[in-house]
Amino acid sequence: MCAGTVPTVRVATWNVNSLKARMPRVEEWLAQVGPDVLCLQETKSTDKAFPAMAFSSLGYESVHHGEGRWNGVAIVSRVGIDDVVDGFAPGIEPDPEARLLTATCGGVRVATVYVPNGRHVGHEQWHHKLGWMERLRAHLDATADPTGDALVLGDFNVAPDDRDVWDPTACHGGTHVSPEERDALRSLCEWGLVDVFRRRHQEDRLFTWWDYRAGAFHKHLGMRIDLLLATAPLADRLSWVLVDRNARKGSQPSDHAPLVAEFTPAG
DNA sequence: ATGGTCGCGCAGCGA
Repeated sequence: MCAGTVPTVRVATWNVNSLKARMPRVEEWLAQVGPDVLCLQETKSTDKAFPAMAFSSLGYESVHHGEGRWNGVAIVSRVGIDDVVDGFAPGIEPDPEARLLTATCGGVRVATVYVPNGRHVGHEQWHHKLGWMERLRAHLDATADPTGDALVLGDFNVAPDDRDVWDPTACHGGTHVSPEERDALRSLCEWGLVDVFRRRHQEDRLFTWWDYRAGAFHKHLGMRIDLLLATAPLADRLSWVLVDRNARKGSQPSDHAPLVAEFTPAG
């Protein structure tokens, strides 16, 4: 490595649907894949119960923003964790739920997000979801720089376009696909973010989430709702990005698969 | 996907 350069960075995001239930799979996966930074959503853990020592024994620092039964987000990193912000930045209406955590890892500003589900189109929670994404953009204004290296990654609970669902007709009228949710995601990206998976892979039906019910995974009935959004300078240095479908297989999987990407050094 | 399963926590709700 030349002096002054930053090493290649491998990052991942994974909605684990309870870290307590998933820790054996997460530890196995970390050892196999060796990401530099892993963002987690739906840890469903308290800060006290979060298994920081287990991550430490694998060579990773970690930071967790949790509430207990629901939600909960974490950043696990072996390239440092600095300038941590729990939830929205000061000045933005706070979120009582633990859905956002921001830190700097290896020179990259990283925000792990778990966007509210929305329940049903038109539901109070659906309006809350739209407002939450507006607040996320304000949060990025306050905590990150679109001209620098930054990542916003996690479970957005929005399928960006019709290629991202198993059947647009079947999904029509539901959450995750409504024009309002897709517009909210576009508006967020207009801050200065690129959906790097979609930039690299244009095929339809490349999913990150499959319902536990009805054998949806084996029938290829899913959605692409976990996204890795990068600022333009970082997106231009993408080496590869993939969904690790193997992690959705086997015993006691999450209903989401990890999304993994590698970026080359700046300069 | 008309439901179907998980996780939490101990009933039934949220996803």
